[in-house]
Amino acid sequence: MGTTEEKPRGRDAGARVTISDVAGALGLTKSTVSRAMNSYPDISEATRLRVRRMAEKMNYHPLSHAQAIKTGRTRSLGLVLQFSDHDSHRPFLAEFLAGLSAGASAEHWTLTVAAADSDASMIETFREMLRDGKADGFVLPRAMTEDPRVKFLSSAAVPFVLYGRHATAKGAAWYDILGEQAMQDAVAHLAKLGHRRIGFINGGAQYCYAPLRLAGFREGMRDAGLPVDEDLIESNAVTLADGERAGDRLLTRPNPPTAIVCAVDFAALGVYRAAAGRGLVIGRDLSVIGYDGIPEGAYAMPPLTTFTVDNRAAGERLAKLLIRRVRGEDPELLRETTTATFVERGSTAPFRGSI
Amino acid sequence: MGTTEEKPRGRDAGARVTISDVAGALGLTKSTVSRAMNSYPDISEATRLRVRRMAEKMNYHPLSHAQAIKTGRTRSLGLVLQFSDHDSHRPFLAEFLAGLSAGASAEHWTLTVAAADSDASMIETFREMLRDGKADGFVLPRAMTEDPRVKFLSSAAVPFVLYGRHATAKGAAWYDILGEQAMQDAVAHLAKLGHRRIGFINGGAQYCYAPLRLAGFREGMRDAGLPVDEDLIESNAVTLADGERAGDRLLTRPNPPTAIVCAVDFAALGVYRAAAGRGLVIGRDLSVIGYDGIPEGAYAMPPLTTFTVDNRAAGERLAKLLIRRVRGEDPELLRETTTATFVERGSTAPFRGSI
DNA sequence: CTGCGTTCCGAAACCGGTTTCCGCAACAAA
DNA sequence: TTTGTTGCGGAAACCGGTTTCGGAACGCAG
Repeated sequence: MGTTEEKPRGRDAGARVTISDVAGALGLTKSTVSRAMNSYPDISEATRLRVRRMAEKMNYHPLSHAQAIKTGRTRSLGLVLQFSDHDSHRPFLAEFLAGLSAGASAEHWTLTVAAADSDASMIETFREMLRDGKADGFVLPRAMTEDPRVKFLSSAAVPFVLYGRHATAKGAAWYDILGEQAMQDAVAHLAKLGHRRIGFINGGAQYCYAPLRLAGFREGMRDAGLPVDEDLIESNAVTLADGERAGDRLLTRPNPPTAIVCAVDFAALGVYRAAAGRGLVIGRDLSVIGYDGIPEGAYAMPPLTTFTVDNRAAGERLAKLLIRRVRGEDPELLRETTTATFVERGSTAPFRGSI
Repeated sequence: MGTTEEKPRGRDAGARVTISDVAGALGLTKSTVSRAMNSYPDISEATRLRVRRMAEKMNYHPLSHAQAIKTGRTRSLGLVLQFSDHDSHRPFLAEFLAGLSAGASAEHWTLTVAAADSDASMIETFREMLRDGKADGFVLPRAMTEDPRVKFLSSAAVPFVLYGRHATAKGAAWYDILGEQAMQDAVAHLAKLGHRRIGFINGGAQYCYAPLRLAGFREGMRDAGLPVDEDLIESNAVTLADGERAGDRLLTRPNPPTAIVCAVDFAALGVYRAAAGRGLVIGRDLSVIGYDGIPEGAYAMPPLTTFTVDNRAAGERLAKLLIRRVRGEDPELLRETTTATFVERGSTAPFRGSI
């Protein structure tokens, strides 16, 4: 007790170790420690190592918001969810978030999420997050061909990465799954099973993936030497109800398809209902292949043959790409793709004759 | 351009307006502006208003990370998701996040999310987020009776709010849905339809809601003057597969139930499969009531009668409660409940005789 | 031995806020 | 008039970092 008074250190017991503590322990100034930690060239290799080691030993971690006040950067990724979006992305959200968070925290970044209920409020949300320094860049799920987010962020020179390829955005970094290849493979698989009349139900027309997947379908038909009947192509089906309607239309054609490729699993499950309504048994009278790998597909009767997408990996890669983008790398070089994984379950079977 | 050189203001065009700008515009010092903005008592009402108005006019928003360096608080809510959790919470996630984000941004707070894949790494994640000042408090979804998160955060004196009531956590704030009342109402509804042998399939035993919902079921049976057959009570069913197994067990009893109340929608959908496997038609031979309001329930055949929970509202309330908690309010006073909403669909029907 | 260029680090300003301390002016009481 | 109070706002330190600037120490050529 006596006269020695402890400097109060806030409520938490673990007195935070600051850059000055590290500097003091080494007999250096905090400016030297700062430059050593940030690999400035005017710090010798020897002291750089000495500082790094001491920082490690003392468990020193710079406060990102203390750095931000000078640098303007927070080491934080922004994600703005479109709340009014259709249901179909929701099951992915948990895994996608887990991936983003994992990719971010591996580099000691964090993930800040916000929700908006319209395009306008989404832009406003971007603006606020930027003004308040809450995010250094943004992850944009579900790239759209006319994407107001891309427009705004590009013109504001704010770093972003797209989940999905964008044809016209020049300086855009992205990560994407080769959905067109999956569609192509789906057709090939069905053709090998003997199907010749194959329908296609595409997803949301506003998304970048839609034209790609349709092209993949056509490519697959061409490869298999099958003619494309334009009457067997539906589009804009992202929900179960959409899929049911589209399936109904296809199955009431004069010469209905014996197999249907769907760009979205939910639509495929809608086709299940359309088939059930007409007394057709999926996996016997009608083959269906989906895309996405939603959990409901595995539980459906019969289990849905589909292409699964690793959304966790996508999130992780997107986080890392965005971090590199924020650090100034050329966006054109920050582009990655991967493939979906074919999972054969019970909704596909050899051709047994026309319906 | 001559000698007048613009002070570079970072990459963004909109030069940030700082507290000094506001002070300068009013002929005050920044300390006065700061105290005026924060309602210090030693600033006169007149200047307080003058400052507030000028801040508004100049569109001044203090940088939370600049404040944080002195105050230690970031105005940010933390949410750590348990990645390895069973699927059942995923469909809620989007709405829950939207609610949290809405509640947070209404007070100019933000939401920082991280993911962990085990209890240990979750605690470690808390620790890191606190050390780095990434969150001032946490939202804990799915309260458990033995909750390591509660233990850790309580002992570290970190503010948190639970989604779900916790019996033993003394200083805990929470928000919860009265699931027990829903269960009670479910029984009452079935009893009114003439059912006398009613089974119950409970959810995850580790969660706080499980004993409550069971008690609600018993209460409902007592109200209806029905005896509880302990053989018709199953527990720990949170997934579709769990529900199917539990349903199988119930339906193979010597004297099976004609109606089943499920604490979790997924389990109810599992009962659908158990029934289908035995040739029973839900909504005719067997009545089922679920709880949660998952979208799949509405699409099931027949559509599931259930209690829907407004997860968006829950998130919004939780965010506001946590903010008040961080500001120092008594946690015992920060407790709210609401009720689930009964939605009668096709899975319930009058009693027609034993199975 | 001087002069010069490097290498490397310390000193100090700075970022945008908060908070403590202090003093001035006005007013009331003596 | 003098002496306290009280109300109110300025001055300056501070938070934990980053960055600019300058100079000491050293090596090397002349």
